[in-house]
Amino acid sequence: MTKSRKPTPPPCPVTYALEIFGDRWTLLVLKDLILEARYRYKDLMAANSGLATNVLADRLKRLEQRGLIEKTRDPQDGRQFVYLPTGTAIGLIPMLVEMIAWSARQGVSQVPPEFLERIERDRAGLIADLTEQVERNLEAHRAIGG
Amino acid sequence: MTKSRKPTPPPCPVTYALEIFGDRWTLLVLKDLILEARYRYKDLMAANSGLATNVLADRLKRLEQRGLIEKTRDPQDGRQFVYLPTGTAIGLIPMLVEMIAWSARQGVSQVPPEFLERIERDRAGLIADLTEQVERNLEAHRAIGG
DNA sequence: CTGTATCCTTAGGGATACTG
DNA sequence: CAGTATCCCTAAGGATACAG
Repeated sequence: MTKSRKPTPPPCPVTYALEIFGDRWTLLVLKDLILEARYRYKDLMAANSGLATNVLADRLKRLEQRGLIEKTRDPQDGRQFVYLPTGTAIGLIPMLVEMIAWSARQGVSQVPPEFLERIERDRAGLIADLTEQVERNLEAHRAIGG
Repeated sequence: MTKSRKPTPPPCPVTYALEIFGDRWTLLVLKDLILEARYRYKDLMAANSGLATNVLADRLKRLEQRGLIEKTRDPQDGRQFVYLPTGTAIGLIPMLVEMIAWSARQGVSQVPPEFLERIERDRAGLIADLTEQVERNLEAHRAIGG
């Protein structure tokens, strides 16, 4: 045998989180699923230049196993699928928002100025609004015929 | 030529953040530096089982180049160094707190119950307290003779 | 369109020996 | 103690062809 990997369950919450989305693509996909309402395979592919088909398929599978997304039929087109974030994934909104805010403070453009302004002034409200928005998006995509 | 890598500067704030700490170790090191007040090489090594010396050295170098930490003489022992988080790094506290809170909500033990309770009830206060605590730790380590 | 299946390359990182 | 320097190896991931 090759020197068995330590299967020690992660005691550290940061380690735990990194095990789920601490790679090159997973968090980007989650961001698309949660904040950009990209629920379809092709949309996720189109949004992430450089992402390979096998990698996306793998990440979606893992996220489903971990309970962060649900794979269901597209009500608008029964031949397609939609990947919808679960409550667990939606719970990542505060962390994503803080990450985006930090990058914005470092000078990353592409962040709407009103976003940064709002988060400094009314973070709780912003997060509440975003969460509500996501819920509405999901509702629309669950409704048959949309 | 091998098909030149796109040097496109990252327009996405999540991508930007991941470029800095989107690997297996950097965020763990940052957590130690920021929340655990581990400022010395040996402490960082001891805290992260499996971390190799060359990898830690590399991460510290990158973080210094990126302006997230400052390498200075240890005032308590002029032969040693201390790596102190800068304001930029301290600005990651909200994100780290949200990440930890999310993991705790997923059932990760090792998170003090009062932490989770506090963040739900008084997030702003918790973050303010943590930030203040960090500032005090840094002050103590900057003072000569400590 | 939504994946699977391969193949192949590379960067990340583990182990270890060694230096100031 | 605080790194540097190697060596090596594996897992992650890019490219592409193909299948349901």
